Amino acid sequence: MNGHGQFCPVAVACEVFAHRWTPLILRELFAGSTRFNEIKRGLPLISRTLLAQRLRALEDAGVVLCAAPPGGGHAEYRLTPAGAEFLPVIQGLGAWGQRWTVRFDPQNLDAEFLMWNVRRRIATDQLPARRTVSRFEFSGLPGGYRRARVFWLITQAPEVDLCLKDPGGDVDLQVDADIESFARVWLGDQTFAQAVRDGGIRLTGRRELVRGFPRWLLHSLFAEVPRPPQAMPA
Amino acid sequence: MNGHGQFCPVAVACEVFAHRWTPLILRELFAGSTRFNEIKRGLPLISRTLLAQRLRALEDAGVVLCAAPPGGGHAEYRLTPAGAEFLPVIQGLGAWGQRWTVRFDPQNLDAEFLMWNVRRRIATDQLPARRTVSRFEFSGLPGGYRRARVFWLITQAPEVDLCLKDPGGDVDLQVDADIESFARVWLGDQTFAQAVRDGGIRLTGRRELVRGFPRWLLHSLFAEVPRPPQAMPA
DNA sequence: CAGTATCCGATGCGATACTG
DNA sequence: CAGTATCGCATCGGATACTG
Repeated sequence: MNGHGQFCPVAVACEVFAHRWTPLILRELFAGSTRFNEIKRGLPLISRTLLAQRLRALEDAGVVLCAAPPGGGHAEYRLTPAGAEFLPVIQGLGAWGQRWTVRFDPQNLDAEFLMWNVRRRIATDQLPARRTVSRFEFSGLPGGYRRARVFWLITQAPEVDLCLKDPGGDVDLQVDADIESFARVWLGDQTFAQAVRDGGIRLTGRRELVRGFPRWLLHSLFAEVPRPPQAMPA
Repeated sequence: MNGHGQFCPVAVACEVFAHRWTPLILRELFAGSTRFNEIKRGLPLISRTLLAQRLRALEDAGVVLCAAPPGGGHAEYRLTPAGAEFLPVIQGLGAWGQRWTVRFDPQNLDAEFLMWNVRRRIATDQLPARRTVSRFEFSGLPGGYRRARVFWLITQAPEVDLCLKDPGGDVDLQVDADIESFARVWLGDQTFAQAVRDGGIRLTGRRELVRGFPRWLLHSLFAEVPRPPQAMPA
């Protein structure tokens, strides 16, 4: 017995959608990931077994299509038209989470996850004219944290690359940040300027690069969701 | 390990929302249920243990509030302002289910569930002027079906009552319906007129009552969701 | 890289019985 | 009516190892 035993459209939609990880897999697909390991990178805690299982279930439900690209090469996962229509649901969940939850459990402060998302939200038209290497170094990570804390973001408009290993060469802009401060800025809970004033974020480099940085570093797509007027729940 | 380990608003919202039965519990609360057994009635397959557990979790998440009514009596569950903001998510899931799924798995054709929902969707301003008893009798129920198949809907504008036992007295309008046909009409997959022509629904009673019936029997809130242009998935 | 196969432990969940 | 307590199984899902 595992369905809900109802023909209500909400119930049948839940049988496709409301399983552990499934909404987040869709979120990754909406964000533009197509390859298996690319999706997995956005979901560090899922096991490959389970990710494969969920993708298969989504395929069977007609939400996802897995096919090799026309020019050959490895298979890519893409949303079908039906899958694309989950977008408002994902947006609704994100807006709700933004308004009604405390998102800064120290356990969840993952710099690698943050940086992969940052990489996808760069205003390429605001980047410095020439190739620039920005080195990010995060502090304040949770105890036992085993993932990357240093990143090199290489920008050469309109290209953006994220490296977890030193690409060599000079660093043009150094970004030192407390992970929680940076996450708060990313999610719109604090302004960039305030974080700099608090010392949560510190920039070092040529003046014009420091000035330009907050213009090309965009924020989470949910950062603009208005907060409820009252205090947050405990 | 049971969270997603991410501070993404979608991820934290999922930790509240995306568990088995939870969206359907919210659906019941949106539909106006407040008492424990009233919620349970809309979710025949959930166990009491699990329903209590889920309601507790929603309370802890600040989505639901459980309190005795001012005049005394038994506790009632109500959505908090945060809970009320799940409405667009539920609506989105329902719209998706309406557009992209086949909802008529014979196993799911539950007449009792259908009638409790019908009872909530009556155009009370279109009801006959005086007290009327409509007797519904369903056929075509799945093998082994053990729940009610005969119902008495007693309307006396603006009051509507649903009985599962014969209230006695005369029946003014007799409704004989194949459960699947009725469900299709309810969900907007077939017109009432077509179901009557096909023999899926048959009305017996005074001419004006037969005429009036399709005017006060409203449909599911999702019945009007437009269907996708292409054929449905298998 | 992109998965699958297998094993096994954790937990989710239903059934039953009990309480105020 | 509105739950809670306890038990036990079934499934979920992580770890590891293997494959094309």
